Amino acid sequence: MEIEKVYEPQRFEPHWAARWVNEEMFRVEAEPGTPYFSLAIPPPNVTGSLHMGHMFEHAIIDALIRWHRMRGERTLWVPGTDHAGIATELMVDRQLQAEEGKSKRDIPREEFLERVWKWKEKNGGRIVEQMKASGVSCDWSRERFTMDPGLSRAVREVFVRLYEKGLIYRGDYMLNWCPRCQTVLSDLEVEHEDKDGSLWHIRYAPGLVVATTRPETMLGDTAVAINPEDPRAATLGGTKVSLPLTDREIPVILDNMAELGFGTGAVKITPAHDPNDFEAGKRHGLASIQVIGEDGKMTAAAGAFAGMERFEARKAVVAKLEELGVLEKIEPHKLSIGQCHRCRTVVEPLVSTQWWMKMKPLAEPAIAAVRDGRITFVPENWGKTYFHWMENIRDWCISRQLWWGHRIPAWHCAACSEVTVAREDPTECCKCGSKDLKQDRDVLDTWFSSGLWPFSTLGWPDETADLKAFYPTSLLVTGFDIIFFWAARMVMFGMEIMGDVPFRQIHIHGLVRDADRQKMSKTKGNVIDPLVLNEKYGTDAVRFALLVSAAPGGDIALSETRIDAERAFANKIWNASRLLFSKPKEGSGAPVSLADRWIAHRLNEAAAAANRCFEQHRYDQTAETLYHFWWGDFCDWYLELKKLDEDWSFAYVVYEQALRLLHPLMPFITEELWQRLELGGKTIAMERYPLGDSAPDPAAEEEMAAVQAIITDARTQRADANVDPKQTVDAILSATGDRLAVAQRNVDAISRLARVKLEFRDEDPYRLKLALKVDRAKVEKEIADLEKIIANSQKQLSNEGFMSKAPQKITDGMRAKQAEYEAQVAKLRTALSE
RNA sequence: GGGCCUGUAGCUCAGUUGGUUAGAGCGCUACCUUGACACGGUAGAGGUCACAGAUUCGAGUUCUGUCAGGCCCA
Repeated sequence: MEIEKVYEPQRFEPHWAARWVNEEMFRVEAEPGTPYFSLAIPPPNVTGSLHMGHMFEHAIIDALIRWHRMRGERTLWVPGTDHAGIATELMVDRQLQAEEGKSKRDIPREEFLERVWKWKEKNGGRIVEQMKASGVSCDWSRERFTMDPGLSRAVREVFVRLYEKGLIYRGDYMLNWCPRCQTVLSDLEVEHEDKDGSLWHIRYAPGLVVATTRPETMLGDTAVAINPEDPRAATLGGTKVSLPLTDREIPVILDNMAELGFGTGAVKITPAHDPNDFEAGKRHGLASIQVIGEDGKMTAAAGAFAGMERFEARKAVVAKLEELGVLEKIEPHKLSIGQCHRCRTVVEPLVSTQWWMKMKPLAEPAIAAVRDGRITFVPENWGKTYFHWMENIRDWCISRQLWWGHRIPAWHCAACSEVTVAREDPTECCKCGSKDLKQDRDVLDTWFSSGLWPFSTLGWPDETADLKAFYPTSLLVTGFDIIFFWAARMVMFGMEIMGDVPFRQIHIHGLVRDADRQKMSKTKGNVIDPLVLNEKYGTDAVRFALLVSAAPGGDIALSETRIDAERAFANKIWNASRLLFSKPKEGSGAPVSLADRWIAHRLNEAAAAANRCFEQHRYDQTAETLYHFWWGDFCDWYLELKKLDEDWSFAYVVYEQALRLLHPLMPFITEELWQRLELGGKTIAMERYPLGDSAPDPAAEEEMAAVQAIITDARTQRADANVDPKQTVDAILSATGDRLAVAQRNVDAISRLARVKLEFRDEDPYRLKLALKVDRAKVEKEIADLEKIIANSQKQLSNEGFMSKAPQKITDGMRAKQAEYEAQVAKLRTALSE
């Protein structure tokens, strides 16, 4: 069979990607009770497109999934997407703005939601199409979306259950508010960044100076606190001071939140705009005056400053204080600024009524599950991070002031203000029976529905066959950035709702960075688009480059040269196939030469290593092992030697196995080549993965090593003498016994690969002498190097401590090596003396 | 402030329970268009394993400290 000289992945990948999907090759039936491997995809945002992080994560998952499937396990990879509350809402809002000059608040909620759904129908499939094109082996018949009717029912059921259990409640607390997105944010959605700020010292009264980083909030102060131990406590405690810029008097209270000896010793208290002050306000029964509104502008309560944007108000307040002469000093001050993780707007702490989930009772079983090993982390170090967060967990604010998402199933009664929470939409108040009900405006945090993903995708709350067959899932593969957002919450939901872990292992992978180890970001402009790479180098090359770089837990510095190297690897395999396919397939299918026996041994070793590395989540080592097997063993040595044989049938056997070994890492090229063998199977993905459990052949390994050593020796001598590779050189090989026999047996192999015309001499010591001039300087350096090594090992061998304490295996090995070094030196000296 | 991680060849990274000349890819040097492949072949150069100390017969690997860098949480 004649095939093309250069491998062009672009010609084959789309074809196989489509076949795998169209023929539903990875569809799997639920058969409860049979061994399985299942995994739910970390659902990408429906608004997104495939980025390098997805590509990497999917390369890992797909390799594992394909490996398990080829091991004969009932293997399921559930695909799907996330509705991604804020992200999607922002996107559609922006589009509305651009196309019609309207904001979402200008149109009714229902109309806006309709638009989002339309947008989703039209564009939501993009990332899914990209995944399909990249060849991931998901069961597409089970594709889910977090807002599918089934998954929405799961969300509602969980909400109601937890509410009935008292684990979901409503309450007024201080929260992070994004004035841009107009919604509360959970602690996790706020990113802290250290910035240079100022500390303004303001004199509220003689001898009473407070320091603040946010002077504009003083308008909402309702007290000043000093430490009870403060010398001023006796005289000032309980008195009132007049709050500058306002006509209000505020009390001086005693509270040890004012740290003794720190700053001015006095702190202003603004219960409406600072979390600590909010607590202090509750402790002391202080009023709360909101001077900054949800829009980030000063409220009517800010008096003369009302209507100003908050940062403008800051400047105005400072100017006014200066004018009044009560601004004592301004110090530079580093402070940590909270920003909305979506839009980078500085968040404003505000008090509001929100829905909360009690986390302590949910965290306990989740901690236990990891402690006692029902869930393990890979690398296990991440367990520490998990415990640290779980053990200090705080209640989760689950309501968001958005429209796109799962609306909270709670109805407020206009008559008695009772809240009715129900599985079915209620028609009357559960307390007074009034029909005047209004559903809560808010939706749930996106992570609420993704937290249910491992079981909601399998059909829960129905008791489906899928659930019985595939839950708990086997593994979660995800990035460290969403351990808390997602992984931890899935564990809590899984334990609470299913009474069992959602997955047995959590594999945490690193970040894909650019070649200079910089985080990829749109603003830096260093984002690498996987689709461009896939098109340019082939998906297989990109996947392989990612996997071979994926040391556990480590980030990946992705360079195009690395990917190019893997493209060359694919091309190498292609060309090895070209050679093979030019030879007849027919024959015994059994080894006919040393080369055959040796490659069988090496194949077996590579297979054993590949399986072992997969089990240990060392995809990088699996990749490296197979790379060297294919290139180093199969191409460089085996095929070269095989050219001496007539019967190539065994080469086909080895080749076919080697394709299977590589399939999970390079699915496309292996499928294409495997199909060309015309063995009749539907896809290589359904063939069995070689286990590497055949009997080893140490004799073949040893003899081959001897032959390789002779060939390398000859090649080195040729290179040292700068001989044209084509030129055949006369050589004399001196040896006795087995050594001579091996060389004589393999004279054809040696002659061909070393391009020598061999003459044998039955004499000691062993030596291969080519009819060439010796590079004396080089040999002398080699001798010097060896003598250093010999001196070292001599020193150790004569060390009594070493000889008496080191294990026999080591000392024997050292002695053997020592003898080898000495023989080498002797050989080199002989060469020099001629 | 609390916690986690990293420092190995020019670059990007491996290095399993401490053990025999510290590896890979790219880059570099020399020779070669050899009937699969120049996206290739063969041979090679290049490392005081951040620094200091400790444990040990033996440390890139374990421990302590220092320096440098990164990340997470508050």
